[in-house]
Amino acid sequence: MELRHLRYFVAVAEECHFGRAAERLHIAQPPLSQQVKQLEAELGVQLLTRTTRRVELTPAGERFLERARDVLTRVEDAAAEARLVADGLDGRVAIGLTGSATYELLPTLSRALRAGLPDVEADLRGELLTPEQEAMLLAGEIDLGVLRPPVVDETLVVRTVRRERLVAVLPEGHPLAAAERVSVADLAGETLVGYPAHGRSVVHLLVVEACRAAGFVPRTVEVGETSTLVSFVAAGLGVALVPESVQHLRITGATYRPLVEDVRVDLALVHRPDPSPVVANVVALVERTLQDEPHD
Amino acid sequence: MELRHLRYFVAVAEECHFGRAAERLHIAQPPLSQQVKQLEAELGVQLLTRTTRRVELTPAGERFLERARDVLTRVEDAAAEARLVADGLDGRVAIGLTGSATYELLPTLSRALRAGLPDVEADLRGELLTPEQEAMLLAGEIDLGVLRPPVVDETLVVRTVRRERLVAVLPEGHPLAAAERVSVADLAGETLVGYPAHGRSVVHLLVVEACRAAGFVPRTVEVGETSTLVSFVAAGLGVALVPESVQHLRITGATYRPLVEDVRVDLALVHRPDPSPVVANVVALVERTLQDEPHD
DNA sequence: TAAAAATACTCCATAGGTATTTTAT
DNA sequence: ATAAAATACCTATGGAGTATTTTTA
Repeated sequence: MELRHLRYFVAVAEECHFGRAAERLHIAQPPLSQQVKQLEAELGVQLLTRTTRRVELTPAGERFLERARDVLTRVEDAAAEARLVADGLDGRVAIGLTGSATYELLPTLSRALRAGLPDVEADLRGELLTPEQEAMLLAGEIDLGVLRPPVVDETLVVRTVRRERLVAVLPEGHPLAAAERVSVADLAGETLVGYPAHGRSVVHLLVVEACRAAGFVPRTVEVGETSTLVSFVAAGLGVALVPESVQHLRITGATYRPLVEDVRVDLALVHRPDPSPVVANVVALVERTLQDEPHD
Repeated sequence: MELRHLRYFVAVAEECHFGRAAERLHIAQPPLSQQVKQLEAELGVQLLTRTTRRVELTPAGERFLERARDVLTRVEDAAAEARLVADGLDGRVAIGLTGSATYELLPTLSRALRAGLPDVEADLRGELLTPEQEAMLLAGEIDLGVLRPPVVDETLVVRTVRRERLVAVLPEGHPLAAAERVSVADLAGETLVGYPAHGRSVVHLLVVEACRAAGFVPRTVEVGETSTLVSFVAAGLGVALVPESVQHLRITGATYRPLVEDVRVDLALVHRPDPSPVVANVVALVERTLQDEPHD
């Protein structure tokens, strides 16, 4: 059986007339009769009752007509879908987000993706550290990482999309919160709330380095998520230095102040080389979105 | 595009090897390469990445593989289904049941149909009078009638399956209920509960005729359904004569007694000539069921 | 260099065309 | 008598085969 048989049968069933159906199919009537007959022979079932005056569907023909139509539309759909996938307009993409950017990026990106690539299913996974994302990219668990460089692996494609300044997070009643700006040196003696150490959080390493440059080694308390970090500060358990985009996360009792020093941290998109069409489209869209997006 | 393209592509995708796939398809390797290439050209999409060492699916190929497999199984299913319909093992049949037989036949027939023709969807419609069923048969609203003859239309096929005796339905406290048997003449003076008149209920006509033969014209109260009829008798609103199969319907306060007279009524199967295969199968099954079934 | 896909070509099976017959109204 | 499907026969497209080349690991 071939799709030709189904197309021909559907045409005859719809026209109830071999001659008109043949015309519609742009073939002559005899080969149409033959093909339909061939189909019936293969099925072992009579689909049509024909006299010279009337062509009618048998009950089996009625049923087969439904199924044949369904198959033909599914074939069309399959072709259209394959084209969409090839053009990167349909598919699934897993995206990792660095902790400090999760609260700004998660809503921004999911909105942008829904608007720009509606048939792409995006799986956004937040609060992932740079080395975690690197491993997941290489393992194929995520297709795109939005993270804080540097990335160790040489094969991955890295593209920096933002450069942010660090800002201080202070409890609202804190004496330093009275000033317009805060100097890193002012934080000597304070407890610093930070991300997990062991060299896994790029932001944490940068903060510790900034303190060392200002002449002190900070006492630190470690938390796993950005929201916990700001909550800890709000609770008066310490102060923190975070990328400015964290300011999108507002928690009562915590306030942000710019630093006197110019301490900067990058945000980069990372993906495997030769990305699939969907991933390429998503990378391009995310890149555009993050560059257009005004971020304080 | 033809099913051949789908079959070939699925084979290559499953083997990841043109040579082995060709072997499986019992064709040579070059035409297989050509057909797959042709498919890709028609879709405008690359489905496979091939080097001489490795054949792999592209994302679009992955998606198209799912769809192609689905289409191929649907084609198989469509063929199998058409054969079932042609053999009368699959389909939908609407069956009308006469009021007096509804309560016995509805459960019996639906059980028999589910056991004997599990893929046939039967629509059992009870409490239909003979002329109603006749009209519905001719209009194609039902395919089989289980009714009380006679049938007026000459073209319909009628086959009598049972001959039942009429029995009396009496309120439990009624004086006549004291006797083993009841004579029709004893009912003179009683109110008779019966089915709608105007010559539409065959059982009703038979009852009135029996009374006339016994020398009286009964006073009647009319109800639409058999369950209502027996309930009316139980409530002491009158007595009734019904086919013996109604005795399957037991309602507190009403009791059945055989008649002294031998008043009989037939039960027949009626369908249009040249029934479709399903209808023919259902008719045969129903006929067997009603003849096997012991009915008091 | 060896395994496998692509290319080049050849052939024949069969889809499709033309002419005619059959059939049912 | 006529419209329409079936049959008979022919043609030619293209699917499949054979031989060979190309490619890459």
